Amino acid sequence: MSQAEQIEDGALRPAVRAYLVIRDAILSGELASGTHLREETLASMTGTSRTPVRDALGRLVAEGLAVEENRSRYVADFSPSEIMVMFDLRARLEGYAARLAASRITAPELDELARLIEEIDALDMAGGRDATDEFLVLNDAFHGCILQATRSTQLRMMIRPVMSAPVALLKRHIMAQSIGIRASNDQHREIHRALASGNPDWAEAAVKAHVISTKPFRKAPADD
Amino acid sequence: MSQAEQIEDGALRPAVRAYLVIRDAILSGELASGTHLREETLASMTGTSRTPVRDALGRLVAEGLAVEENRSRYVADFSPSEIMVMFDLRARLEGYAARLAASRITAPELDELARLIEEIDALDMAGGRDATDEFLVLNDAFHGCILQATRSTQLRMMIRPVMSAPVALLKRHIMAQSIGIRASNDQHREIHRALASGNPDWAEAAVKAHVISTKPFRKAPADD
DNA sequence: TTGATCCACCTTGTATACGAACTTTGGACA
DNA sequence: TGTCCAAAGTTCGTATACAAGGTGGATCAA
Repeated sequence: MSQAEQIEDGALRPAVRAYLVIRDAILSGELASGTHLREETLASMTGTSRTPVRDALGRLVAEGLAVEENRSRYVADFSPSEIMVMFDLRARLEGYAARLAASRITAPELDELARLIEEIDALDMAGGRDATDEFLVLNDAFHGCILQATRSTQLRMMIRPVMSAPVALLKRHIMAQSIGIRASNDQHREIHRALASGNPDWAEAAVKAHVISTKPFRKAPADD
Repeated sequence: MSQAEQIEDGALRPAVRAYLVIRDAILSGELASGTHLREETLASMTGTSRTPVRDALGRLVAEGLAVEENRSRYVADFSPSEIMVMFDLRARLEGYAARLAASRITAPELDELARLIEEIDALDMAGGRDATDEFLVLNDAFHGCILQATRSTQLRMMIRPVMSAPVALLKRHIMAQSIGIRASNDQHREIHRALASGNPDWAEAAVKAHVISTKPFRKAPADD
């Protein structure tokens, strides 16, 4: 694959750098909800010109992190209610992905999942405060592997936005309290068993439960 | 809203025109699956420069109608299997949308749904070969209204791609056989009743069934 | 004082020129 | 004859200049 995007942060392609910088600024709260995303401002913020910024904004709009209004873009609103919606969506979509994967996953992919589970276990043993960051990477790999096993480009395209955003938002909103690495990995183990058995219903239910279990705001502060 | 996009086809903004032209070419099969979408070629095809074309390609990639590979884009693959995936996704997403809408929809919105149902009925009476085109417009309005009632920007953003593409593909692939306007509108009536009653489970189930009932390839030629 | 109209600025949309990266083809050398 | 390297061509990525559209403020008249 393209090695042009693998180099260290400062040498990323301008469009990619702009995307990452703006995305981080939104997810970290540096750019508050409703902020007008002026192209020129973002260009100087990211050290590029307006062209890569426009490209990045297009992606952010497609991912729902920014919204178009009139001719401008604004930082999207991430009310608790919206975040819950995103988790519900992700649970349904990834659940469906697991359903497909159950009948299409290969032995090497199952092995890969098992390997990731072991790595996460090791991480849990080692502990450390930045273990959560490591966990998020491995966790992404785990879920990405299942997505890969669906053999559906459409599904991957659909899930990508709803998969990345809420996790990052979660990291900002509550993080600490979250699920606990060990419990989460136990769920991973069940998902692996479900997929290995080729049972689509089990796989779908297991993944759905896994995602829902990470959903914040259990006490329903929203209007439903 | 912006009147610049309301004028007749030739006067559309270049970016919008490019998007529509390329999208139509993909959905009509003029651009076959796997075709390399060269920016310069598309620019001359749409009568614009590469800038609006790049914008359009970004949207098409986000919608899953095109895929990125290396530095280029290609027309996505719409195998029967992929189309079924898109229908399943749409059923789940719109079902969830109806669940939310059940508790958030307003009286005027319910009236609007009722009005659309009546219009579709009138259309069904009148008949005519291009009634299907008219039906698709009204049908889109019906489903769009439910989406509107969710009050969730995220949800709208997520569903938009998966909602537009499969219907258009369906129109190309089978069309004729489809569901029948009357039967479809009967389902619309049930959805309206479910929403009016404020029962989220009913609304979700009704919409899910409605979408699934339009899914082609009933005899499961795919691998699941 | 209030209303409307006009002008100026601010932001985005488009076109185009330039540079970089990848691919392919031709030739030369082992 | 096969392989590898080099060079040219093609396509995309980026920057920038220019055009168009919209919004806000200011000014003039009623």
